[in-house]
Amino acid sequence: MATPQRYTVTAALPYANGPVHIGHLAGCYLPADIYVRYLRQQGRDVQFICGTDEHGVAINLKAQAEGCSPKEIVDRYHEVIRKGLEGIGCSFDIFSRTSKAIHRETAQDFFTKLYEQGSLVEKTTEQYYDTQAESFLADRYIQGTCPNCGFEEAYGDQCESCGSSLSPMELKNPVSRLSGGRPERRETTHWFLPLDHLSGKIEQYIRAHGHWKPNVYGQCMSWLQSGDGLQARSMTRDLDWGVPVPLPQAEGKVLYVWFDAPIGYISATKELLGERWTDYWQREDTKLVHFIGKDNIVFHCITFPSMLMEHGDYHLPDEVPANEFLNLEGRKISTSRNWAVWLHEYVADFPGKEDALRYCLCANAPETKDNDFTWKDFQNRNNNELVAVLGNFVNRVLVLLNKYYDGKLPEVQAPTAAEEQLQKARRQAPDRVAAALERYRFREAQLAMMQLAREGNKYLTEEEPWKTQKTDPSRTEAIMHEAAQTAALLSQLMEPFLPFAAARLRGYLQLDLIPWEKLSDGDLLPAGHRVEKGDLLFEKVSDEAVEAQKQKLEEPAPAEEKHPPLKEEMDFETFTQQDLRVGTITAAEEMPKADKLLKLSVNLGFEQRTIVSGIRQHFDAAHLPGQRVTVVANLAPRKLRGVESQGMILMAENADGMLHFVAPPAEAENGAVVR
RNA sequence: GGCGAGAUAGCUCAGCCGGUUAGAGCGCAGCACUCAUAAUGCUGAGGUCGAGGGUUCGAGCCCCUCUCUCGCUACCA
Repeated sequence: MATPQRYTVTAALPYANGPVHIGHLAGCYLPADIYVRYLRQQGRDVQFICGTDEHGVAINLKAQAEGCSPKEIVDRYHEVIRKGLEGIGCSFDIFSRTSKAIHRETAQDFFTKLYEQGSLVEKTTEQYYDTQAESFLADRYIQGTCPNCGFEEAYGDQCESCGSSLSPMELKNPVSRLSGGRPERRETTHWFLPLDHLSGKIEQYIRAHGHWKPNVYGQCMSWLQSGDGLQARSMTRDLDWGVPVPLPQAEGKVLYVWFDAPIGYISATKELLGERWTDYWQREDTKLVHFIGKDNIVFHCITFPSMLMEHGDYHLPDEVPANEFLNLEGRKISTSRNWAVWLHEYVADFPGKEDALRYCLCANAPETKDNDFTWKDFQNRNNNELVAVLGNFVNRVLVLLNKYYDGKLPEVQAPTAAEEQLQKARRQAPDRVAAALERYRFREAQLAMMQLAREGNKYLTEEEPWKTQKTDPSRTEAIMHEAAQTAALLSQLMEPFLPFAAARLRGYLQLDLIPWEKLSDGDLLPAGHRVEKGDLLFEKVSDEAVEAQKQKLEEPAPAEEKHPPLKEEMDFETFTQQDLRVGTITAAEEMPKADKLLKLSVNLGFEQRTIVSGIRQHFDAAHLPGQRVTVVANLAPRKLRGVESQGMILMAENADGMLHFVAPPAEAENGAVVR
């Protein structure tokens, strides 16, 4: 594309079933905000679009678990998320929500266009419906007896015992894995986006963007070229929470959440701009940039572009600068285990230190690979870089200006070699920052900004105005003029990264935000200009604050009752059909070609069994012999990865996903009946 | 197991199309300085660029094999 006339920048719509954490911020919202602030300073025409994604099954399930309506869930998290993101300085032009009427209309119009022009493939099938859970069941959520081999726990799509592929209707005695109840057959119709037919065009589109980051490009090509290639995807669901499918024959159906979510970008733009929204989505001279985390790559690079392509009126995404993931203190961020730094909590715990988090996350942004955030590093970055380098330089300048000149900027004088060096650094800094940002290299851009502060410190230390003040006061004037210009430029370059401190500094300097192209021109402050002494730009983070945050991480997850609902009642007869026995593991080895399976030998007293169990992630095979276990002994044998598994080991699973053996005490002999 | 991405200084990371003595920030050691939040500046120590082979006049970069990490996916509880 030649120089774009305008920019549409989106940040992934956060899903409204929980708050946002620093991983989301580092991967998506922060880089997006930095980029947008920079574009605005450039005077470019840009709209920064975001909002919450409020549909889909997960929100339904969360509402059920908490005994409230989906609406209550999304209302709650919309606010938490919005406050967190805005609190950290994300400067959205709009932060909307997909539950709004304008979104429903936009998404429906989009669907209708695809439908009317025949882009969607309609398929009617008979599917199982769980009357208790009130939902249709995906193939995988149905279990029953295999018609070919009689295996009783075959899934709706495949029998794991004999390997034959099935359709749910072929199963005998189908059972819903959701409620455990017996599902009934109902006919249902869905509309599919034929990605399989579009794969040629999509591949062409991806190949035309070979400059995308390796992780993004590689992931896309992998999907295009893997095995069966792209599959037609259903764009509708049988559900009551979402955007209703705008067809008379589609009662009780909604658009698939991944169909409606990206359209949320479009509807939010409409809400913001009215008629003018088409400029930002349909004109070829607009640059469309999606900031996302790596989990969203396929949807933004393949599914969404396919939708836009089929629709026909739209410009396709130009850039998808997806980041990798951020770890926390060496471990993966985990929402369920509460191993996370929640954005809204940070904003509450560190008032006035919004920039510190922004700085640290940008410096450590997972641009090319997963990265680690530690509180110690956060403290170091804040204390040794923000405070010691940037804040300190600014403070030195403001203090000296006020001490010697009562805040009135002295006259310029003929530059010495030292001034020329600093002036050169000032001329180059805006270009360096800009060049890095244009390439989505945020760490490098922020470093270039900091480099100017280092130059400033070096200049002051070497020129020593506090000495010349005693020997040659006019020389001090020259030095302070130069130093002040450097602080002024910093107040501009800081803006994308550290907007809070930048605004404060501009306040002390009595300076407005200046268009980017004028930043390299020379002096930003005229001689005689008055500056205030101001306050410290940044404060240190104490050891105590760091310790407190680490402590907080160690606290167990808030006891949110997450126990799964009880299954359907069964009669005593059914219960007595299962034969549980005490056993002891005598040998354990890893199954080849499987990441989760262990092959166990179990002594049941009267016989030795081979049992394949999916617990490899949780236990080391070498430590298992001798482990006491409870075994379902009369379970039909089943082949897993070529090995017949003769029974099942009972495990207790905690809310955090950890597995624990249901181990009989030593007094219980092998083979003893459990009931 | 399949696919994708990564492995570079104590730590966190750069390294464009293969080209001289492999870089930055932090940390560490020494020196200088005192305007500044014991802040700053300078100097220095530190790397068999995951391992092994290959292509090349020349490989951190290209090719092959292997190991480990992360993600998607498959096999589970």
